[in-house]
Parts: sequence; structure tokens; C-alpha cells
Amino acid sequence: MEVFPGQWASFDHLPILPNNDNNCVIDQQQQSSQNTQQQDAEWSGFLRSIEPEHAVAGSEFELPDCKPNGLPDAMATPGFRPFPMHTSSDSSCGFPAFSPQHSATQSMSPWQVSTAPMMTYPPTSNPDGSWAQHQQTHQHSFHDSLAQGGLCIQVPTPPQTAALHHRSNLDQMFYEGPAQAHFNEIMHCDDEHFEHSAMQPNFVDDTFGTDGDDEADAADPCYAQLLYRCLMEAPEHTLTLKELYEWIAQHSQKAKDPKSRGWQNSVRHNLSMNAAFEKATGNGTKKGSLWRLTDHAMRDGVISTTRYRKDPKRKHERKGLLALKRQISGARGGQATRAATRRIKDMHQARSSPYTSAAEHHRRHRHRGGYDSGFISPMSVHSPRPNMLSSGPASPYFFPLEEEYPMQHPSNLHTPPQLQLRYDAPPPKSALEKFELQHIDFNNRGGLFGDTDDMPPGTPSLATDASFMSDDGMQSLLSPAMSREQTIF
DNA sequence: TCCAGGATAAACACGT
DNA sequence: TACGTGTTTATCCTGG
Repeated sequence: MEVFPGQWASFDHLPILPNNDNNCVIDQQQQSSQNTQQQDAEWSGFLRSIEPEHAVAGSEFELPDCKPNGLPDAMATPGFRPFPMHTSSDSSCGFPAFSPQHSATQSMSPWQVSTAPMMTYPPTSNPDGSWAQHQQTHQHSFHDSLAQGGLCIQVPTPPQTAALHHRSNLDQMFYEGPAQAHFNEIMHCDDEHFEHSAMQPNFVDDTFGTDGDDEADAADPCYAQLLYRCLMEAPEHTLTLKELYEWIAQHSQKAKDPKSRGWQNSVRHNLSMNAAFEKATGNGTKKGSLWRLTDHAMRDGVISTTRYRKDPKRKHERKGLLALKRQISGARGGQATRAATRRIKDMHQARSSPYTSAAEHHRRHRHRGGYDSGFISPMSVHSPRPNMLSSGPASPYFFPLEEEYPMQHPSNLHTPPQLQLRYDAPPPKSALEKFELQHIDFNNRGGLFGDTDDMPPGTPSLATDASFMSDDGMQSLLSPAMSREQTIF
């Protein structure tokens, strides 16, 4: 496990400490010298991983802040947990200070433990939230801690880099569990750029925001990771969209140009498309604009937004008419975008080819198959030939009519008739209402799109991949071969 | 060269 | 009407 200065790191599997039933002295009669050497090597490696400068045989090393894994029940809430900050020089902090006095020839334990006040295990908390301290021998409590769950250690920040750090609420919180390691990965996703990375916790880089900082740009984490980190720090892992904007503007290079709104679009895109994030509703005035980290994400971290995953928990949101309308509108927007892009290409093509008009170019390509072989924009105003039908659907959203795409077609066989829709023109409002009333059975187990248990793999539907993820009935279809992307959650 | 991941642009509907 | 928000799709770029 790699750890970094200023970071809390959880060590669930620390090297074995010397036997200390009574004290911290190695019983040489019970342990072979080989074992001792192995322990020494393990501890040297461990120390080197958290403090290279002091991981030298014979040198003094003091573990700064450490605590047993496991928390008082009162603090055992998911996500961040309050944890008192201490300095390594504060002997009353309740954490053990280790002084490895290593000697290969020493018959006594290289690990001498002082007798400062120390927290018991399991730890208990005072009413004011502080950690209860008890006068106990270090070695007993510390060793028990190791036996029962390892330690969490704050790696010391070297003086030369300490100035680059400032303290935020992250320092007042402690996130524990498997996600901690992932969180650390996120925070330091690129080791090579760590020193200049905005992902470094509480990192303040004096080059931040300067022009031409290519290295910082290169280390700028992706939106999903930024959002993840932002929400991890947030109270209840929930923030408004505006707060997310502000945080990213502060902590990322992506919002270099405050006038540009493109990055905000990307933020919204990521929030919508990544299953690690969910809308938080029912929060009074902020309703509708709150975003929250899902439990899955808190536990397992965040993965690529391009996987277009959606948490099945959001299914209920998509069951509403509003969600359906949004989905349809989004699809139409996307398709219109595609048509617009093609028009632009057509224009360029027309300009470059004096003999071929854009319309003719489109007609030629329409019959050739391939990328834009058949799509007819749902928005007729965007389509050069709105009434021309194609040889095959380019989008799962749009299906040919039966006369052109008979039921014998393998895909059509599995497509419920009510889903064989096509927009040659934008459906009038009345048509949309009709569609909603007549074709959506919200009581069906399959959700919005009917009982999907009857729909075998590969069946096109009005739903996108993201919507598949929101559909219980489609969960069975989430094999790699059946979905464009696999859902990990 | 191909593919996956990430970023970005664009479009749309809805709400305020 | 303007703007913010949420959703979706397409495309470009980059690195493996």
C-alpha cells in the first residue's frame, strides 16, 4: 500500500509485532532469529512506505497520529467520521509513539514503547465527541488494536512540503473502510504528478491557475473523480449543483475560463450519466438541485462515467412521466445533434465538391449503409429528407415500420409492438400524452418499458443503456455481451 | 490501427 | 422570455 504525506492510511495487515503479552520484549526463546529478522524486514518496509527518511535501521522513528481501526458506536456512521486531530509531538494525544531502536544483533526487541496515555481498544468516546483516554500501557492496547483490526496512521508531512498544504474539513474527518484506499487512489491517481496534482488533498499549488501549466493540466483528474472527491468531503455527501460548480472551479483546471460554460455542461453530464451520483430529493428548498454520492460509490468508489452506468435505485425516478419526457427530449436532442453535425459535414462536403450538393451527398450516403446510413431525425426540421425511410435503424430509439422491417426480423421479433415507435417528425403534445397514457404500464415489473423479462438480449427499446440499468427486468441482461458496458455496481 | 476513456458540444424539455 | 437544470447523443482527442 502506498501512502502519502499528510494522508490518513489504514493498515489492516500490519507486520507482526513482537509478542507482548506482558511487555514489548521479544521472547527470543519463542521466536527464531529468522522470524525476528523477517519481522524487522517487514517493519522496515512498512516504515519505509510511510516515512522513507526515518526508515533507517537504528534511527528514531515516531509514528505520528495513529488509532485503532474500529470506532465507537456513536461515531459509527457511514462515510466520513469525526476524528480528533493531534500532532505527533503531543504526548497526550492518546496514541502511541513508537521508537524503533533497531539493531540486528540486539537480543531485546527493537520496538520500545513509551508509556504515555493511550486509547483503549475498543475505543470509547466522551460525550463531547473526543476520544476517551485511559492510562494503559501502550504495548497492550496497541497490540490489541493490531490484532483486532490494524491501525490508521497519519503519515507525517515533511516540512519542505508542509507549506503546500492547508487544512480543510477533510482533516477533521476520517473516512474509514475499503473506500479509504480507493479514496487515496483517487486523491493520488497519478503518482508521477502527485506533487503538482490538484488531487492532492488540501493541496495549494502556487502554480495553480497559471497559464501554460501543462503538467497541472495533465494531472487534472477527470470530472467523475472530482465530483467524487467533492461529495466525499461534503456534509452528508450532498451538494447543490452550484456548490459543485464552485468546488470544481476552485479545485480544478477545468474551469480556467470562468466565461466558458462548457465545463458546467460536462459536470451535469457526468452527474447524470455516472451511477456514482444521484439526485437527492425531499430536501426542502434545495429540492431538485441536490446531488449526492450513492452508498455504492462511498463503499466502492467511482468508475468511469463513459460506462454510462446508472444506479438501479434511480428506477423510481424514471418511472415518472417527467423522467420519461426528459428521456425522450434528451434522446431527441442527441439525435438532433447528430443530424446537425451531419448537416455541417454536408455543408463542408458541398463546399469542397462543386459537383455535389449537400442534399445529393446525403442521398448518396443514405443508401450506402454504415454510420449515417439510415437515420432520419426525429425533428423533421433538421432532416433534409424527413419522409425518406432508411434501410435500418441507426439508433435504438427509432424503429422502422413493419412494412419495411417485418416482424420476421430477429430484432423485431422481440420488440413489443407498442415499442415500435418512430419519429419522422416531432410528435405533437397530444401524441406524447397519448403515448404516455396508452403505452406505459407503470405497474409492470419491467418498469417503463414493459415486462422486460420477455425481451431477450439485444432487444432494442426506447431505453438507453442507462435506462437499462434502471430497470429491474433488465438487470438479468447485464452481461458483458448484452450491454454496451458492464455495470459493476 | 483499433479501442476505451474522457471531454466537449449540441439539442431538447421542463421549471422558475 | 431568459436562464438553470437534467438528459441524451455524437464527436473529437488521447493513450494503451
